[in-house]
Amino acid sequence: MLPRHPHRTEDCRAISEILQRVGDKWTVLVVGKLGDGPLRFNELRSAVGGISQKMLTTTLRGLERDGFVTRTVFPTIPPRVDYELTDLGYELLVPVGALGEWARKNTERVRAARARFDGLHA
Amino acid sequence: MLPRHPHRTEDCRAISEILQRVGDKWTVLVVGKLGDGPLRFNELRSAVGGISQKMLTTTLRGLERDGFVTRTVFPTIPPRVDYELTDLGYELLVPVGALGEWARKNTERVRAARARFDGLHA
DNA sequence: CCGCATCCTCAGAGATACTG
DNA sequence: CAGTATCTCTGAGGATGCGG
Repeated sequence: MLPRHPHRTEDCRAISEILQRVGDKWTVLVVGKLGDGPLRFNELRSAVGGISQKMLTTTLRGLERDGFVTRTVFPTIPPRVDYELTDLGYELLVPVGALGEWARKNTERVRAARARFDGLHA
Repeated sequence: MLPRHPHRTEDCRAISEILQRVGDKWTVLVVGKLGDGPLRFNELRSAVGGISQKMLTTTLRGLERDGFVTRTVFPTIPPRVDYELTDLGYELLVPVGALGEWARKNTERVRAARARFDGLHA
């Protein structure tokens, strides 16, 4: 509740960067699903729901690049590709989960604030 | 490290929503600055640095709408407008700060993962 | 001083079709 | 099955000028 330490600009930039990284449309959804265990491409696709093939690929590539997921190809026919969270990915899930928990608890307060604001500025 | 409880899709959606809300380019920067106390428009502008007038206005309106900041107008000449975090805003700072802390600690691991990935896929 | 209105640009997101 | 390739479209973000 109180300003513990002055928020340094560079720290805020780092926060902002990671938040934008996980703040895109699909990342947390994908990471959340993978939090329950490894999944194949299309399993993940239908688990998330509503995501296009392209966006899932893009999202997974980004997560792989940043070291949050591993991509394992089984050279079978038909091909099989498993995606799994790395340790880093699981660790990320902790603070993200905390924020999610906060979100769940406070949805109503935000909704009420919005209704009030929109009412005043109608 | 282990899947404690199955991640429900609707929960993930809520997480995703709030993350996108605070995951835009300026929100956390602005909220971070306001975390040290109330600021006037242009104080905030120069404190954040690099933000355009339009984006600061847009960001502040959004935060006001969602109940994270209050906007106080002093009917003086020239006008003076103070922005301050609400209780909800301060509470948001907690999980966001936690994520930020995680970001600060793990920047190097992400950077290394990226370098490795980019090296392999050169 | 504060911030709205307007115009412009460009990256992100989706739809669709095709390949190993 | 698991992608890549291409196209389109929306909207976030920035620059500039005016108004209370």
